[in-house]
Amino acid sequence: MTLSDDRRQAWLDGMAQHVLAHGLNNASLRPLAQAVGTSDRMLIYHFGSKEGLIDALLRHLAGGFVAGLEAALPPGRAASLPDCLAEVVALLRNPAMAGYARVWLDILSAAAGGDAAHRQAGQDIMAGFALWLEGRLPEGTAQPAAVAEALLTLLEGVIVMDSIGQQGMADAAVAMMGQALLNR
Amino acid sequence: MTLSDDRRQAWLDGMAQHVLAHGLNNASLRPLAQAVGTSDRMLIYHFGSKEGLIDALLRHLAGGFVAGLEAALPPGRAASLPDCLAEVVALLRNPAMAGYARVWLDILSAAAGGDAAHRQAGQDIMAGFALWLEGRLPEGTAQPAAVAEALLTLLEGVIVMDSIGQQGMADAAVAMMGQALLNR
DNA sequence: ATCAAAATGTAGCAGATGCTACAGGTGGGA
DNA sequence: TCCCACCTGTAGCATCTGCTACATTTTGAT
Repeated sequence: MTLSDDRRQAWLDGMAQHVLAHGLNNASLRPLAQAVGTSDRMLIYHFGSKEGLIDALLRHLAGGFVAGLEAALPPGRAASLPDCLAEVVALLRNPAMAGYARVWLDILSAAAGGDAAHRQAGQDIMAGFALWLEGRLPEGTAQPAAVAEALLTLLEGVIVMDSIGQQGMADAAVAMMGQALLNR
Repeated sequence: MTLSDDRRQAWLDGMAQHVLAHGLNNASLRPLAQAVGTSDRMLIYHFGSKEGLIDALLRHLAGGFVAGLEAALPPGRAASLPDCLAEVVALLRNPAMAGYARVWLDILSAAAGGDAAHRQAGQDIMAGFALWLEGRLPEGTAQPAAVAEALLTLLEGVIVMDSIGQQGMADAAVAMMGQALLNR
């Protein structure tokens, strides 16, 4: 428990990398430990239990996700709502974000199964995403928070469509909805 | 392999029930077998392997999902696009559909992880959903297929939001998007 | 230097997992 | 009646799971 902060951070970074590459739901202690050069024994010792480990990892991922968004697409206003949508969709489809999409769906799956920690992490990630998106809306957008939430919901649909290889449906939806929102 | 068709169907029905109640990703042979009154030994014998079992079960679920939609909300045209959206959202939130939402996210999670069978099942379910939704659009809707795909993408976002307890965001998005589509 | 607390390695436990070897039924065609 | 293909129960095996007992090293305050 008294694990020094930087080493704890390094472990979480390493485990996050492993989880982004291999999935979250089926992650088990030994591979996670190997990914950061320690043993399952140590993970349990310092995090108390696997549940504690996952809790910490989820928090880490939530923070990392939003930070990753900001790093990938520096803050700035889009020219129009359709532009804003297109930019974010392109960002979500960036190969660098592929791992996040997978982990994101793992989190949703566990949350839908009733896991409170995953649900909380999902809410945190979503809140950060909403805030970030609101800051990218075109200057002067009316009801920015509500618009961000609406776009966000649509974007979640895009992630779902992409996950089963239906990017075409997602593209059509983004095009139509973006246009419709213009004439709101 | 020569399992009689009705018994195979009964097994798949029973396993689907079990999966809707307990999740798909963590389902293992012994509980599945117990749910239909047989043994893991028999499941492997008749389906070849767990992979074969899951394949068959996914196909069964895909069919059952669309059939369930049609049974729950008999075919008919909605009065307007917002009405259509509201009806379907209410249907998706019906407690009877809760199990499907969970299994659906399990499927998406596995599909995002690269599992071909789950991806295929996801596409099948989505295609059936799209067709069913198209048949519920208001009479005279222009570009019905494209509109159905757009609504579908938004609805997937609603499922995601609901899964982490953010029904409010989903409601706001549905309201705004429904209104926007009216002025398309 | 001392000594208690913290940290780590080794080995293993108990349960679950997918799957299999073996031994038997069971039933219908010859 | 015999036989053979199909079906099923019993009992495991090998592996993986989270976690722990035990022994040892390392660390930091005194």
